Amino acid sequence: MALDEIDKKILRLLQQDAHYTLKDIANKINLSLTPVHDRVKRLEKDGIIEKYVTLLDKKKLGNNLTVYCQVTLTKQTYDTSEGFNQAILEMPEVVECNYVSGNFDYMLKIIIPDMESYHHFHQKKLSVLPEVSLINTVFVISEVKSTTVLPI
Amino acid sequence: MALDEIDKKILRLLQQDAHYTLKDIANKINLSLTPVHDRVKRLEKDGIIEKYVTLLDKKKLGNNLTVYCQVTLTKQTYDTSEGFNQAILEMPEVVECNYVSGNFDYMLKIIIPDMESYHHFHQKKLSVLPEVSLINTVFVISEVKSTTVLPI
DNA sequence: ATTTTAAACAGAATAATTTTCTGTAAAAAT
DNA sequence: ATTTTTACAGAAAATTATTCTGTTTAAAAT
Repeated sequence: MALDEIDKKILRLLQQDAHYTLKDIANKINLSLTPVHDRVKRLEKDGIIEKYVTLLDKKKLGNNLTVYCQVTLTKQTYDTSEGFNQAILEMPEVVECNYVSGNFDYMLKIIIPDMESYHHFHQKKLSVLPEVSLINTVFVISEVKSTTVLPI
Repeated sequence: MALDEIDKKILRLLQQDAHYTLKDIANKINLSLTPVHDRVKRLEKDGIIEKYVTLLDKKKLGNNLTVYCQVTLTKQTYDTSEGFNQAILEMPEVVECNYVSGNFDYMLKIIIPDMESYHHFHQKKLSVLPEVSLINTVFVISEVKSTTVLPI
């Protein structure tokens, strides 16, 4: 499962654009179609390549507000955590949720149309969870960087 | 640029899998190839569809540590902000950077191999920036959710 | 109200891409 | 030294994307 330099070149290209054709990639790295094809299939099978997705423009879809929620649970037990996790997985506006170290338990990232939507989310969906004790909101004023590209 | 229900169905599918073929999509929404093709092209042209990317398994690539950095700048001026932004854009381990409200100025998300790498990043790359005054690190203990899918 | 125009779609033809197949050369294993 | 495996090239086949032609529908224009 070790990656050689050719694998890395392929991954770097595919991270940028999932619609590069095998021919595109083959040309860029000076190989024929066969090895590129075989390597991509291997990378998919090994799970290095997780999936191919389409990224949409959140603002053009009307999602003009991004916020981080720092959530503290009522109890630090397994059941409480699990209950919270399951609830979060059902909420489409929560695009990231991580259990973290520090003064609070979870860091959430929320993408939502506007402040009114956030008010509703906060009051009617998040704070009402029995597992939630405290919510501290950090509002995103301006996005500097957001990438799915991992360094290879 | 208004999206009808068919556009939304197409976007929902493409968000999940950028490798769905036009035929796949056409079948799933009961249409012929032509309108699906035309609509996808329109959504690309209008920038609703931003790009197609490949998501890789960060752990299989050796990135076993995720952290949030809460950064405070030395001064809240435009030049300081711009200098910081430019520096961040050059750092591949920083996958998210947002200017935020609250007790600090920026929220960063860092993906990196291990604690030693983070130590190096913190001491030699981030804290040395002239714009940076304070860094508070929040370590991710466990990832609950991470998606590129926006609610439509 | 009737014609015109434009928009949305179906189906077929063409072009491009992916996938499979065949074969070769070099490296690794026995 | 022989066999096996791995990595690759090139060609053929299958699938997919793209283009073209034509129909229907609804809106727009006259």
